[in-house]
Amino acid sequence: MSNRRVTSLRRIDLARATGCNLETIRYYEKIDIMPDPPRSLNGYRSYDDGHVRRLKFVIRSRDLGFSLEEVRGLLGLVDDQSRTCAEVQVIAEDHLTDVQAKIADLQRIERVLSDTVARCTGDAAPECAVIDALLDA
Amino acid sequence: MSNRRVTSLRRIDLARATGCNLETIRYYEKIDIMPDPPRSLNGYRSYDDGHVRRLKFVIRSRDLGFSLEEVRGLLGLVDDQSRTCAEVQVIAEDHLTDVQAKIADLQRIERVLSDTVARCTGDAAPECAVIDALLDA
DNA sequence: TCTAAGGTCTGTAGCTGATACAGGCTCAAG
DNA sequence: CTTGAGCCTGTATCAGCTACAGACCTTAGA
Repeated sequence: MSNRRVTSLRRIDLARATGCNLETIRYYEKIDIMPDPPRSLNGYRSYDDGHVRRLKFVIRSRDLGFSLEEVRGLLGLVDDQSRTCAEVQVIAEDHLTDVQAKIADLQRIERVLSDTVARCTGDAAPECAVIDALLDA
Repeated sequence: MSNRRVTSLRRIDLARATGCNLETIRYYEKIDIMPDPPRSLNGYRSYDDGHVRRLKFVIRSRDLGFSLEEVRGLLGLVDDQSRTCAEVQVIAEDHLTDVQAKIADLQRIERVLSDTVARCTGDAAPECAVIDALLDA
């Protein structure tokens, strides 16, 4: 027998085990990202290792910038073993494209901002290169 | 005398002159980013060149990723001529720092994602490098 | 045994930055 | 006189949480 018997975790234990905010757990259950957990006699949610694994998966996906809809898709592929690597690849590649576009956007913004700030005198005067750029661009 | 006499613009004219969404104008008035415009006899909002300039300023600031609170700060500096370039510089430099941090974040994400996707076989098999990375990381 | 701290439960509101829609009014052109 | 395009208001919706109110329960220490 395994001595890694699953302990019943309270909501705060799951939060601590995953680094997830307490309320976010309830939110994920409400929107069906996480399953409704069984309840103990007093009505308290009772979690196990499976919940910890799934929530960690969700958090890592979110950390990589996947939207909750994308996470839902990824979870579907995890849950349904009849589905394929090719399907995952599509989601991940689409997301990668989004991320690259966002980087390009921010780099453009960064150039404009740093060029403009560099022209600031930092004076006590009301003339300002940033304001001028925003007014005249 | 100027022959550039200010015309009275309807809401849709202001939207077209600035590229701003029609409803967004009303939203900006509600949250005091834009002033409540005078009304003509029929109750319609009546805009002029000043509104066009101000809204363009707001839109350009938003395009550079300033939050509405930051835009509010910048507008305060535009409106109040007793205030200084040094104050603008602080806002812009803070924002620049934020933008640079976001770029760094996204670049980290991009590396992880592209490394992982590169290991995908694209097979019809259920084993998938992306899923494994999200499960085991 | 009592009490206090620290959990739990539910529903709901608030945040950012818009965007959309319903239901009714007005205006100008043909 | 009709039609279409605009206007008005208030309110709902979206993502992705986060926080709070008000009530309840559990556990450890004095």
